[in-house]
Amino acid sequence: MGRTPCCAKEGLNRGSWSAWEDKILSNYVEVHGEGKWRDLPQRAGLKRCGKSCRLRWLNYLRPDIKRGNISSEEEELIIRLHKLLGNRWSLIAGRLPGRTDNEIKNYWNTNLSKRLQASKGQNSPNKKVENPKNQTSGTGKSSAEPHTVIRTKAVRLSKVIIPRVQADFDENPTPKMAVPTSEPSSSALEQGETANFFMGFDIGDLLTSDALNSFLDQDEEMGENNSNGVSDHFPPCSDFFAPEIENQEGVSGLLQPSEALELKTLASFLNSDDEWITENNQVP
DNA sequence: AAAGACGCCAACCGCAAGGGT
DNA sequence: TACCCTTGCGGTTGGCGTCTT
Repeated sequence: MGRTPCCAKEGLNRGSWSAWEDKILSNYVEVHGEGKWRDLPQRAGLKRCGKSCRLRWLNYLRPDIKRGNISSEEEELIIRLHKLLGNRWSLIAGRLPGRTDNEIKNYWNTNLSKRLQASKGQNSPNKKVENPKNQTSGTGKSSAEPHTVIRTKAVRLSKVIIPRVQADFDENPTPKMAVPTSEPSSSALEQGETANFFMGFDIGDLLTSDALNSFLDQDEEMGENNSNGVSDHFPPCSDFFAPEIENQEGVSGLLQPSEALELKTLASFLNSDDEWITENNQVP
C-alpha cells in the first residue's frame, strides 16, 4: 500500500488550472512570496494541494518564465548540457533563463532524444533506425519495441565530489581539463590558490560564456560516453556543485547567480576540512 | 467526414534530503 | 536519535489537439 496522494483529499480540484485559480495564486504569491506551500491553498482560498500550487507557480505563473519556442541556441545548449549532466533537468534549466525543468524535460523527450537517436542510427549503419513513434519515453502507450530505459532517482545534491586532478594548476593558468591521476593530489589542494580553480578551469573564467563553452567542449572530448550519454570519464559535472548558499551576491555572465554561488561554494569547499569523496566514492 | 493513431505538454506521483523538534 | 514536515527532483500519466487513413 503506497502513501495516499497529496491531492487525494476529497473536494480538492485536480487537472488543469482555471484562469480564476491562476489569478488567485499569482496574487497570493506576489503579496506573500513563495514558500509555505502546504498552507497556501487554505490561506489563498484555493481548492488545490500545496504541491500542485507550487508546481503551477514554478512552471507557469512565475513572472520570469520565458514563453515561446526553444531557440536553436537554447537547443544546442540543452544538448550539450544533457551530455554533460544527464537527466539533471533542474540543473540544465538553471542555465537557460526563463525555462523550467519541466519544459526542458518535455522538449528533450519529445524532440531531442528522438532526433539524437535518429542521428546515432545514421552514424551506425548496422543499426536500424526505429520509428520515432515507437520511442516515446514514458507514456507507455505505444512502445511496441522493447528499449532500455535508464532511470535515475530524483535526488538532491548534498555532497561535493572531488575529482582526482592533476596538481599542475600553478604551471597551467590557462583553462585546461585536468586529467585524473591515480592518487588524489593533496598538495595543490592545500594551497590557497587552488580554490580559484575548478577541474583545471579558472573559476572566474568559467563565469564567461566562452570559457563555459570551452569547458563543455572539452568535457565532450573526454573519452567514451555511457549508455545514458554521460561521460564515464568524470562523474557528472553537477556532482561537483555544492548546494546553493543563500544571501550571497551573484556574478553576472552566462551563468545564473545560483551557479556562480555553486562555484563559489566549491571554491570554499576546496579549502575546508569537510568530507572528501573521490570519483570512486572513496574518502582519501 | 469520421475514427483511430499519434504527439505534445501540463500536471501528478513517489521518493529523497534537510531542517526542526 | 528518531520522527515529522516541507521542499525539490525526475519519471510518468492523461487529456487534448493534430495527423493519417
